Amino acid sequence: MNIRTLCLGILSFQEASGYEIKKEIEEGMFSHFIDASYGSIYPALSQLNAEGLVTVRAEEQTGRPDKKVYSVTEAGRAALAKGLLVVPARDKYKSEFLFEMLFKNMLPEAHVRLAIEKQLNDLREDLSRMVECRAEGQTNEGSEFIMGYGEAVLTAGAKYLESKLAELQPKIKLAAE
Amino acid sequence: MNIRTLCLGILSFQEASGYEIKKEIEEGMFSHFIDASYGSIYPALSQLNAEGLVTVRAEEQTGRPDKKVYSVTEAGRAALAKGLLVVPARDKYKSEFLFEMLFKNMLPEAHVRLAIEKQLNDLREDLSRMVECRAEGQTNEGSEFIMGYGEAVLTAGAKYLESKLAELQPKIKLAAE
DNA sequence: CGAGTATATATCAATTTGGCATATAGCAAA
DNA sequence: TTTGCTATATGCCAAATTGATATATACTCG
Repeated sequence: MNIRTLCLGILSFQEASGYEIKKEIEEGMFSHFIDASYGSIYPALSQLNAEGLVTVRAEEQTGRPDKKVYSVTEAGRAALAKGLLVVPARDKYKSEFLFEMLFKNMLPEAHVRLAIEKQLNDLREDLSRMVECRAEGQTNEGSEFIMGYGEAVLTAGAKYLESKLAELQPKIKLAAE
Repeated sequence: MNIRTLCLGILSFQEASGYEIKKEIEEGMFSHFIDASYGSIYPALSQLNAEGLVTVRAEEQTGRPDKKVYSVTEAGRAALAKGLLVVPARDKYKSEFLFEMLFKNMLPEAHVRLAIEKQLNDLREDLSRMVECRAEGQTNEGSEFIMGYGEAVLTAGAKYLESKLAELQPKIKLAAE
């Protein structure tokens, strides 16, 4: 599945500019499991427009470039429906954190602690973003499903790290005194 | 963190060819949270060799290209240690599955079921690969840590999907009769 | 008053992927 | 038996993607 289908999907909920799509990907419901940069979003929108799958409407703004608001067309909705019918590719998960932890015994304990705390923080951020989305949210069956999944996975990760951090804690307190 | 550090890390456990590194990434301990293709591994190894961070030894083979076995040098181990000291980048997780599920109500139920079953299967594969690695494994503190994390996260995901599948099941039996 | 953040689009070098080419051999199914 | 699949092994390359930067303005916070 490519970024074009991704944009169609987001636009199918609400018309948006490239900037807003990026924001949605970073802070919205999608943030946990989707990534895309401006360098891929803007060309994708141009292409979709050229193919007639979306339309553009320029909204004038003072002091800023015109906001280009994109909306899906009927053809776009059809393309989305078709694009969603492919068997999804296997999940891709990249974690520098876990790679680093593999070399735990080579690393200073302070660094290990910091890395774990950062990771825990990231997980909690993701979780609270989900809670927010649910609160505001125009939730549907689909969003309930994915947020349930995200919550399950993130909570499990956080719980594991908390227990590991607790094992580390006592040593530090002694070292600090 | 770049692929060069990744290769150094894998080679620090055992000397290997590019092919074997790729296999390790696909099937080994790393498979859950690392991804890299030949197109990035081979250039990385050449570069590491040029920088004196690894050495190469050609192993002759009948019917196949010579196997180029790479080993880390002392400079390589130092570079790895240094490379591991950076604050790890935030995890990246991409899931076409979750994106598709967001549009659950647009999709035929059979497709939804298939997608969930595939996802569940993927998670179980990852889990059993981990169990294998542990069984064979030259395990250390680091590998125990990351496999514990992986197990926690994957198990939570699988559990969630199992419960969702159970909710779906009855309707199907009726439909099949 | 300067630094940082936010809005908004766009480009581009560098990296990375995913597929292909090349070559050989074993194994299973049609 | 021959066709296709899998495995071993390296490598290239077009296409996709990232991450940083450019451009421009306005608001907020110390």
